Amino acid sequence: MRAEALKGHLDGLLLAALEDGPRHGYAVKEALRDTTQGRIDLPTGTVYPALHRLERAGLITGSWSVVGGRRRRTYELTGDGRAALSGERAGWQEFASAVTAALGTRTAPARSWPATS
Amino acid sequence: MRAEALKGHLDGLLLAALEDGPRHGYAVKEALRDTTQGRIDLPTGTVYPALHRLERAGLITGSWSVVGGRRRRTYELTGDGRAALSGERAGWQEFASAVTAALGTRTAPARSWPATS
DNA sequence: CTCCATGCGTAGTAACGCTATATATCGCGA
DNA sequence: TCGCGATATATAGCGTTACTACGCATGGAG
Repeated sequence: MRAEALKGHLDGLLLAALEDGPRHGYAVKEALRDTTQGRIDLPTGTVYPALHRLERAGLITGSWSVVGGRRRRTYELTGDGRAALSGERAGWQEFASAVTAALGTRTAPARSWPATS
Repeated sequence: MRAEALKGHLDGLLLAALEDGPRHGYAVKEALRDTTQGRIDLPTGTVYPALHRLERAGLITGSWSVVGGRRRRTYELTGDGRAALSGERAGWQEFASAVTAALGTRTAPARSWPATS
């Protein structure tokens, strides 16, 4: 997976990972890795700053706790966050359909465009 | 359509627009706009530098001509360009499936996360 | 003659996600 | 006991990318 492909879509993924309930950063990273069969495995240097950004934007709220001697910051979706997630999903659908159309998924076997020019 | 959503996927779209035959920059922009029902309408300041980049990368070749008193640079896919397009398509499919999975239009919220870890 | 569509181009900018690095705890194996 | 990996968080610096805002030029329509 090319690295820069994610640009502009990361926020939605993080929000989606928090939709099922509160999670801390590391768990978000793992959830994302699991739901995508390892196709999206974010480096920690990506996920933590992104979560900070989302928190600053008011889309998630975080709270500190200590579990097993390790400090954790657990994040939760806000109302704005849920709304944003909804918007991200809609935006993704539109974007994906546009790119698919433009890319012209002509990988279909039956559809033979004029091979005999 | 959010602007930054395109990042990392533009090259594939441009290559795809050239797959049906040689086109000049302005025509590429129009072709992309048409095949996506106006959802992807690139500013010229995006398409021209991108085409230059693709040419520098050897994925397309350009040639000057004059039509109706206006100079045009017409681009054509190279062999490398066709290969790259194929790769872009495969990459897009993987990326799209991953994002769709992660974004997960979850209609089954039966998953109650363990309050007691 | 003026405006718009056509047609190409560049400079500067902002945003984004990554790499590299740092800190700290815990559990496991040597 | 010591080191290492997994867990857990964090930041600085960087490269890439597409955009905005311009500029130049021609042809046709009004």
